[in-house]
Amino acid sequence: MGIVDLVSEIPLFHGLHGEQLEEVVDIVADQTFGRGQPVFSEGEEAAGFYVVVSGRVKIFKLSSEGKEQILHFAEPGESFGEVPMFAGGRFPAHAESIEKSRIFFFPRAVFLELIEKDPSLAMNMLAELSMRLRRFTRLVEELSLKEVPGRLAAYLLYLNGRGDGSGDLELDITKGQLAGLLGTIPETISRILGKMSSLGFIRVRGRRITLLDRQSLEDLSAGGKFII
Amino acid sequence: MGIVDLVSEIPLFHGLHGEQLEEVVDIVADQTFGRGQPVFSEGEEAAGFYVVVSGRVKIFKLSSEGKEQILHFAEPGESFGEVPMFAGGRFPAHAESIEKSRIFFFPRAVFLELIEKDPSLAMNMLAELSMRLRRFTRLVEELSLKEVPGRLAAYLLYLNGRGDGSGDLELDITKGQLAGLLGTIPETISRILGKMSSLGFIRVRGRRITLLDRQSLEDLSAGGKFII
DNA sequence: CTTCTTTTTTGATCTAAGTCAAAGCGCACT
DNA sequence: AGTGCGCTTTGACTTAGATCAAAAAAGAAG
Repeated sequence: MGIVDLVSEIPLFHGLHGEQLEEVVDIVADQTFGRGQPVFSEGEEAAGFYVVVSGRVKIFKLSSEGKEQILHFAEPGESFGEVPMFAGGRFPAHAESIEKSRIFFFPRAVFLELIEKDPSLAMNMLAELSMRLRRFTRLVEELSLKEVPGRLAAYLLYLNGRGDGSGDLELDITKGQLAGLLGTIPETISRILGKMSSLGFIRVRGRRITLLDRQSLEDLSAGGKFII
Repeated sequence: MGIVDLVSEIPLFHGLHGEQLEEVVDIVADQTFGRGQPVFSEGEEAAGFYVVVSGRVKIFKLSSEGKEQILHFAEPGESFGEVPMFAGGRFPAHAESIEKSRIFFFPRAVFLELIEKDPSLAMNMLAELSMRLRRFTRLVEELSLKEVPGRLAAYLLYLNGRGDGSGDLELDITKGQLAGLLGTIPETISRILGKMSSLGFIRVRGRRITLLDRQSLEDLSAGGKFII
């Protein structure tokens, strides 16, 4: 598939016409990253921003003791690293490719020119940043106002919603990464999944999880407690 | 002071020329809110967004048990409530005026037209949302990766930076609100301030706080522990 | 000044979840 | 099939910080 087709499938560039699309294609740098390879580090000077074409990129913060809080997994079609483009300064978090990924890089200066000329590009970017703000709001809420069982229940329901909604789902990340995303540690995830299983809320076979009692999960997610 | 002057002082509208400024002024609704009065609630349908002219607005989430996590205090010149404008859907958090506040409201549809016509308005908005994303990133980091003493130390150093940097500072919010901002409760704030005092890091007289040992505060903020 | 209300502090207790350590599994690869 | 390495689970223990209750201070209002 040609670059133009790939670019035209990126939500950020939806609604762009042929000529503008060509301009975008002209400035893109096509990059490949292996599993575990960093795309950028927190505090680095930003020369531009990125869009995932294929693979997956983990966006995360690191504590002084090495604990990591995952902010987001950027999936194909999603952009990341735009904050310094518009706010100045440096990257506020780390980005690492967690599988073989193809990534488009857009240099800052040229892209800013494009966006200033093209209202629909600006609107798309505003929508993208707004959705990210909403996601962050939810993350803050979960970290601060819910206990770990509630966060985990919410995540399972979310995964179910993303999937076919049948109640059968497959974790697309390791439980360690899930812990990093939910602001906890693998042991805690393991214990809580065990508890959910023994209470009959779910059934776990490796990474396959079946939701058996959606109501109880909703209750947990809404702030309810386990009734031992 | 006329509306035009007030609008022209809002960072979001910097760089707009006379004619465009007039258009903005034409669509603004000038509103006043008393202390404790809600501006909007989470989940409400959004008809537009807001800018604080004077006073202060608390943006926050509420847990099912009534605990509140403050996301931000919007100060004069700052906008809030834009997410649904660009991402669709509803307000992701509550907004409440915590003192007598004058607030400009901008209706969604008309503002979207303006922004599509005016690249500098779009760029300003992109910058604003980006800075907010950066702030949220920091909030997530603090909630998830730092203990409460570290968050508090970071906040004191931040306040000192915002002020004259002399080491003398005055909390502009109650300690209860500070607790809500740092993801904890007033008792904990009280105890930690007490500990910091007894270790000679700070001196507290009501809301006036003097930083005595900045290095120790920096250490705490960077993840260090109290050495009893 | 006196009376209320709102904040702040202090003490005692409880608990969710982190830490440390050790098995146990499962998958990838020769 | 066997060998390793990374992932996951389990158990014992520790701890930061929440909860509950009550007193003390500090403001605000008459």
